[in-house]
Amino acid sequence: MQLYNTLTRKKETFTPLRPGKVHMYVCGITAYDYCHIGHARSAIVFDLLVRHMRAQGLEVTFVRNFTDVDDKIIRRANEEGRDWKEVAETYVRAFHEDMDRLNVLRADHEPRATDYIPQMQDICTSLIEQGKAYATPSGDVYFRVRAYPPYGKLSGRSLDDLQAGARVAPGEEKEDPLDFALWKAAKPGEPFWESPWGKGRPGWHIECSAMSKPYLPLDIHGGGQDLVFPHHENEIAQTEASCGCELARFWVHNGFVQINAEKMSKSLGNFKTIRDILDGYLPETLRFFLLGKQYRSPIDFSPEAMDEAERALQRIYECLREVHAARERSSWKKIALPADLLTEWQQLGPTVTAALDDDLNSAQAFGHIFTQIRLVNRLLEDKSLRAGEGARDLFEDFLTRVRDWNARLGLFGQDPTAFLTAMRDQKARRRNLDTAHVEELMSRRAEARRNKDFALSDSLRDELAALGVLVRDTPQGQQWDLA
RNA sequence: GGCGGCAUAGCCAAGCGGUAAGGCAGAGGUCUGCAAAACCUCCAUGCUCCAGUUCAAAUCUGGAUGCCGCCUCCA
Repeated sequence: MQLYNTLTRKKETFTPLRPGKVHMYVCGITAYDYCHIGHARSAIVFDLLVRHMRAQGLEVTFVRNFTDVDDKIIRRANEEGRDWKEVAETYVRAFHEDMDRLNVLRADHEPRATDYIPQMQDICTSLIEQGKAYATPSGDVYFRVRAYPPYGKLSGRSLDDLQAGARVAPGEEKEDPLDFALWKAAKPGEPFWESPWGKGRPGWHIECSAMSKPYLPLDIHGGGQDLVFPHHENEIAQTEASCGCELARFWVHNGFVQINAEKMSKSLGNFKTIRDILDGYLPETLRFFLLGKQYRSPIDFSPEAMDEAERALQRIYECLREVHAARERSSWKKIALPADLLTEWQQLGPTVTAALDDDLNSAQAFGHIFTQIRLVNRLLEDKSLRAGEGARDLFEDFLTRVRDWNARLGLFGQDPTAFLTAMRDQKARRRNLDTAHVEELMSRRAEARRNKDFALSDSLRDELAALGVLVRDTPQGQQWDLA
């Protein structure tokens, strides 16, 4: 498998450090608010990576942490007059709810920063002993960036570049503006832990160094692109300076979700929470949308783009529904498939996995999936071939492939009929459509059709069309959907 | 200012030196009482622009223009 490594700025062949086993650590959330769809993308991208590697037969140990003590959590707690632990707990739970809905697998280990305070202090102590960190009179501990020469290797910055932009905030006791906090002395009213440097709490970066330590060396360390600097750069410095080993072989970073071609973020105030989106769309639609572009590129979110993703996903599930229906046939004729069709089908077999093997190119994988959907639809359309044993075997093979796609992509795993009904109802809710009224018109139309009163039937269909409802007549009766 | 990324049809999006996947939208056809869905056909002699390397360039090199990100908490 090829994977882009931020450290080397190129795609490299991924080989686990321990044969057959992968240790992967991804920076999780700071639990102070509901997750937005940027968090969703990051989670889904790394979920795809875990699923794909497991489907390839690798044994993956996946670690995703929670930052449960932090300035923002404390601020939020103060604003709401709640305990900071309660705030963190609320949003950790919300994270799990959102991720479960998006079919993101739980990590094997979900460490929380506050459970690793002693380990963080150990790293600080070790760094101080080695002269790579120092405590200040007020009880802060800073990392001495100049004592770690490779600093900047991940983000491609030189110390001199950084020096130009660095600054010291008032009250900080840094030796050098580049130095960053490992441990912060507690301010009045803040949560604190006892330490060799007085009452205090951990800096953000040291948390990940402590929580990833049991799994070193990591095969893969992941996170959003914005974490490259300073978070991951600092994490590398702390871990590698203290233990002398490599923190991670591969660094993988996902691109942003954008709104109108701009980064979506708390600070810009243009973010949409996962919950906002799932009010209007099925979770699988959001997942499908977010995987519609290669993970390193920015992806632009808009309701129009979601509608488009919804239609495309519907096309796949409709094909699945028809295949399930076709399999109900009780007897199959001895008709083989034409050789060229079979050859085309076989050639398409490995394409989806191959696309994912190439730096998780899910967009290309979707292309290959749609090509196979069209081939299956073509077969479903052929009245003689579809009754044959050749078609039967291909349908079975198709469903096997769909199960494999589901294992890797976390998509297309639901019962097609139930899914399509849920999608239709979701669309109806989005438009505040009175479904009872629709059903009533539908039953009147069914009655008219039984009486071969096509004029009435058509006028009822026009009435439904005015509501945005499309009626489809099938051998199984009428079906309706929204335009 | 420093570092990095992106620019492909009406829209979204693959493409990683061998002659432009796929989706959405659109046009024509098959099917249908008429539709819808599905299927078939069509829809970029060209990939922001200008030079260059090569038998061959959307793909490599140099330059220009435009957009975005990081450099501060941020997925």
